[in-house]
Amino acid sequence: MEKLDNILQIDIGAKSKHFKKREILQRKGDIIANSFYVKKGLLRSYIIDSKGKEHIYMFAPEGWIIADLEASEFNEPVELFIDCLEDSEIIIFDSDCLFKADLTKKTVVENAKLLYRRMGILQRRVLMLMSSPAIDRYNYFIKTYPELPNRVPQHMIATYLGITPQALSTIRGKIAHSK
Amino acid sequence: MEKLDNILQIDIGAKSKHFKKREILQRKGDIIANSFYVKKGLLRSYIIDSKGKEHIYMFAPEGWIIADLEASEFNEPVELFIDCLEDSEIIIFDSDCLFKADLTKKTVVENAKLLYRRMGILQRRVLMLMSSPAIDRYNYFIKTYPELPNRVPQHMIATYLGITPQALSTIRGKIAHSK
DNA sequence: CTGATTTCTTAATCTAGATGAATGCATAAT
DNA sequence: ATTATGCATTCATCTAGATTAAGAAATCAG
Repeated sequence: MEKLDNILQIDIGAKSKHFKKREILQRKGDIIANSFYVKKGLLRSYIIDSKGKEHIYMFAPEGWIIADLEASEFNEPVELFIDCLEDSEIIIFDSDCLFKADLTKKTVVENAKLLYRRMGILQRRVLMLMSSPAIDRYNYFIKTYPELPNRVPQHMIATYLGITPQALSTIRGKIAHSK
Repeated sequence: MEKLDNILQIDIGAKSKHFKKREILQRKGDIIANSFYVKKGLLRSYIIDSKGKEHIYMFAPEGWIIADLEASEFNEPVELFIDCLEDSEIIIFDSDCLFKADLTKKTVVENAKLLYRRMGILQRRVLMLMSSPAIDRYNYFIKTYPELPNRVPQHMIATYLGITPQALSTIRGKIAHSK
């Protein structure tokens, strides 16, 4: 998602807003599906399941975009919550603005390629959830997001990986011991 | 993926090819990442993990496109296998042709929206793999692909859901009994 | 500073689903 | 026909991870 701040530079001055840690930018059931570009700080998106448990869908550090794409495409109410894990500076825009009328074709193509890349990440995520044990998913997470373990608490990493904080703690214990 | 046959209509006469059940269209490690439009028949993409087990990433019945997007964007060797579950009629094209130079901007935007929709499906898949038990994932699969249970063997549905054939059999037994 | 809340770890028990093996039943091959 | 080969089901056992609980360490609020 590197090029996005160039692409969105027109807007950057205009709508940039500050949010405090723990502020909620979007709740499940909201009718408008916005997208959020992270200029500074850290956001996450997550669901709360029928048993009240959180499951983090993605983290968005600086330079990332976060949104509920499923909702924005179908004009359905939002499924994901989005909130701040740190004080953050955020640019809010319509989810469909990546393909707005006034963009050049070249820009649209670039935006589409960003989508492609994100799908690649999702593809691997699905495959790993199906075929890899938690320890492999954790190691892959570390490799992919080397900065995040220092910025987000363990129990959030756990719910991103699809396991409980206790299970992650045990895994980390084993890794530390085996060294 | 409904509109894709319109979009690709120029090509449809040109490259349509027939493949027999069990034919492999793409193997892990292939350097060229093609996309496959299913005119007739049924394809699937899958990985084989380190223990030799298959995990189905997606099914592609008539009107769908199937590809290894992760590979096509990064020009890396293909990760997924793609093969025929039925005798099929397939149009093969470059993975990046959805955003080729000679397309109109409107077409590129439409293609990008198709990507969006697919990401929505993937989003739900990830969330369900993390938060829902196998029986819920099975019921959701039935609802989403009502035709597929009659066309693909149970053990393949199982590996799509991320469980073993035995576990799926048990689940089906419970559902049948509880009626 | 103190108390309170959050975060991480460890351990005991429990469960969904994996694994492995046996059976019945198809369809396919000889 | 008969032997395979593939597919689905059932059962016994095993394990990764969930659950519950409890305590230590860190962070925050007053």
